[in-house]
Amino acid sequence: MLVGMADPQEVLSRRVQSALGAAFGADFAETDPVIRPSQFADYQANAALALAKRLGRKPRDVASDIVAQLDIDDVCREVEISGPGFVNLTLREEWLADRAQDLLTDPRFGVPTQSPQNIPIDYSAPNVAKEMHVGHLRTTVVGDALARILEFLGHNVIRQNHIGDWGTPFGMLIEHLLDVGEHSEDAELVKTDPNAFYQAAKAKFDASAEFAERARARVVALQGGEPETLRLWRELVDLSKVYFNRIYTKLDVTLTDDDLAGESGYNDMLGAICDELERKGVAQMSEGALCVFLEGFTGREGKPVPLIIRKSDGGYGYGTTDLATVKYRVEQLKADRLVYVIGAPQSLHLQMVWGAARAADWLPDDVTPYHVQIGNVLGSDGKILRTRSGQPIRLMSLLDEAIERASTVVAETRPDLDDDSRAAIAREVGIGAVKYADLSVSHDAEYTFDFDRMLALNGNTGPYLQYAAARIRSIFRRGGLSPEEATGPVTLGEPAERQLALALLGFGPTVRTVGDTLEPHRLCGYLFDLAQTFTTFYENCPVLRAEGATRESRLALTAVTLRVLVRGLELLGVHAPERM
RNA sequence: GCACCCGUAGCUCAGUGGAUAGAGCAGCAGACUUCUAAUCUGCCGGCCGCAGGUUCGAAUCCUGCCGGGUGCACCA
Repeated sequence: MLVGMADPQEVLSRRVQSALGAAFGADFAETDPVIRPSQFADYQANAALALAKRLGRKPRDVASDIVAQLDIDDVCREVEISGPGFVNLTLREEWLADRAQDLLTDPRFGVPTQSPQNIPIDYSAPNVAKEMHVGHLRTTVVGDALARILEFLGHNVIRQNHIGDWGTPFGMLIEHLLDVGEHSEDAELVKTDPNAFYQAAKAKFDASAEFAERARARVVALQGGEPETLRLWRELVDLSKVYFNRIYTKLDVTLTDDDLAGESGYNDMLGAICDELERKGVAQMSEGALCVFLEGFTGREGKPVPLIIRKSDGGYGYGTTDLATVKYRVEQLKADRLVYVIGAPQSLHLQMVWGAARAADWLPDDVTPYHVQIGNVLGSDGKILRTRSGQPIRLMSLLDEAIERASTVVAETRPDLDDDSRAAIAREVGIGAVKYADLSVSHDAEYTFDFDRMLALNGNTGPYLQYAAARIRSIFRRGGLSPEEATGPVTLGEPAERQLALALLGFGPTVRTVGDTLEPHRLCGYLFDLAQTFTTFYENCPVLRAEGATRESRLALTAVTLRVLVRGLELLGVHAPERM
């Protein structure tokens, strides 16, 4: 199947474009025909209004010239000039049915395969021996969805989990590990309740001068590569990996240990990075620190803001490490696009890192870095989400609460199922709800965390979409056949059938757009719309009780809808249960 | 002071420079001998923060204000 064949907007674009060339000459053959969804037809071409000025003619006359040259009878059953010069296009039912039929056998559901790019995606990035918070949750969920989507579009996605596994806190953490004993219960806390471990270390650091002194000495030993210290450091990292993986497993994200690309991995590059920046004249000493000053970055009172790449004590900060990620991902990973899924507050920092990388010639013009800005997650009070006592919320307990709430609902609605089945549904619905809530609002806006809303069965929620899929599966179960056995042919009679077919064709273009814009919430919006369109179909068009060709057609439409819903949710990292 | 994000229905949020700005929730009125009624239908609800500008056309692009959030020299 040709790429784009299933996308009406693209087909109409080509046809109208040909008409533009035929009507107004070769100069106009490249003009954007401005095909948009229409409330008065399926689509409308708005090119005439824009061209009228350029041609010095009335828009309606331009429109009628376009229509006169339009060879589109096989695709549209109605072409009408309307209003000031819109060309309304109504698709033929036969054409729509054929496209829907194509989807039935298309393993990609109309999603194009793009020419592959190498795309490192930086996301999740929790810290060793620290609790992940809701901010990490969001970058993890959004980053993972983007990774899945870009992969499905044919790209070579390289997941980069830039964990915080280096820095001065490790002196304190290692000393605390020694104090409590390496295989003690306290040490095991890193796997289950890392903040308890961290807070204990911090409390000692603040309270005991002796301990603080040991911690500082330990940092020096760590940086010096002293073998026993490195071993202890690795021990902490390994314990943390257990914690990360517990979260990732519960969340059902694709990250594995193979994707770990922590700060420590860049240590060997940092010295050379500073040297090269200094040699190239990009960096200079200021107040004892090696800094990059860039045009246009000023802080308070108009003072230039530096990107500090070597602190006055000789140590390196995250600016240096982040620069190293750019260099590494461009040179070693051969990145075509750089994607950083990181909190919105880091915007200025990343701009400076990229500016410095460009100045050092480490970031070629044809490699574009993207900051997928992740907005803060707020509580119902409009402030950063915390527990009532002011503590950051433990991610694991938050996920467990979502599952718990889901299981309460499942217990009420599905008493007929056994406990294991109900528990499995509750897990998928609870986790799906949390993930979908993170994904369904634009990633750069803050969003208000609300269990009741995200678990609601109405509205743009995970459970609503899961339910739509479950209900479709139920149709096939009841009918005693599998979705694969529905082979059509598709014929479109009822308006609800027609609307459903049209909606299904939108999947491919939507996924492509999400890959381009890195905005997963658009896919959520599409799936929600599809689910609503299906529901209208479900209400108006009996499937199993229909007969003959109508039944076959409706089964086929239902099967395609199921596949698109399931695949769409999968691209978001949300699993659709068999029943719920 | 500089930078980024936000401002759209009572609430939470969508909205590709195109015609009369949408959805969910809440509110009101309805629908179940039915393939899963946890799903549906209808109604109500808007100076799209304000003011200019660009344009045939602006919620959308530009400029300036107002209001809210966040970040801005050695934590990462």
